[in-house]
Amino acid sequence: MKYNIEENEIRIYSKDEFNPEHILECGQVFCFKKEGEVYKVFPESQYAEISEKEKYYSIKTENIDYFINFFDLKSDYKQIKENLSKHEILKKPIEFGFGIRILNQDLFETMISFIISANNNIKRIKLILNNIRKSLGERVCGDIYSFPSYQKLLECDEQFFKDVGAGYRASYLYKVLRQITPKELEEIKSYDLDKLRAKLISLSGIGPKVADCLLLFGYHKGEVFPVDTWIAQMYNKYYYPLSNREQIRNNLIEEFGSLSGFAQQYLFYFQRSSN
DNA sequence: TCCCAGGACAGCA
DNA sequence: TGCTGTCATGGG
Repeated sequence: MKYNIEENEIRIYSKDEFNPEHILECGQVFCFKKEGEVYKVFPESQYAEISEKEKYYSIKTENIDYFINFFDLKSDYKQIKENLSKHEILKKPIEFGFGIRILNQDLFETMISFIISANNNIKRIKLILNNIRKSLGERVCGDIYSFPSYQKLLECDEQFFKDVGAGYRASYLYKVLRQITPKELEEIKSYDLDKLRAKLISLSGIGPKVADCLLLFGYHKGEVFPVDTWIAQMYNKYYYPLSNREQIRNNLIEEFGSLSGFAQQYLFYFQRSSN
């Protein structure tokens, strides 16, 4: 993809392969907000502002390298879309979300975020995460706070997570912090996919769906297919009625192979937006 | 008031 | 192994 590096700025000229609305609003990430026409993105303790210019998208940041990796700018999405467009069911979703890219997000923050996402809606997930940031994080810019360190979260009792609005997920969060560290999340990268997924599912608050989200959005494993209510809804409408989500997952992986995760994002964004 | 949200979990057969 | 009820909470 064509992009140039200026001082504190990445300029992306391939507008057909990068669209901030598609990337951020497709449900893979919660650490952003839109102010006017500007998207502010704040993973971990990083910060970037994205705006549209006549010939390019501008990503202003003090950490260029971080956001080149974060936005997966070195991958070729034109090729991915070409391959996936062969599937009839993906043609409209790809036209609709043409600028989607799958982010490379921090494992620890992604794990916490998607544990909170269980049986929850995106608006409230963002609210809970922002409460955590404001309580324990450090000020990054304006009213934006960094995601807290593992150590700070570890010092919290279960009541803290209830107070920020996590509801019954509070105990999951309290427990998972005692089951695995950010360092260990990095170390298990070397596991093969099945072993890695099993390890994640063994953790508190992480079931098949959350594990797949972490595998896709954190570990960047394209060969998984997170099945949530929206995908299940889509499957029952366009394929045939099937209630077992693990079966839906396996059928879709059989169909889309190593590009399953990408197919999933186009379908999720399309399905959620058309409802 | 009811229903739902990027589900996980325990209890049960 | 596979199914069912339950779990907070805010928004539509």
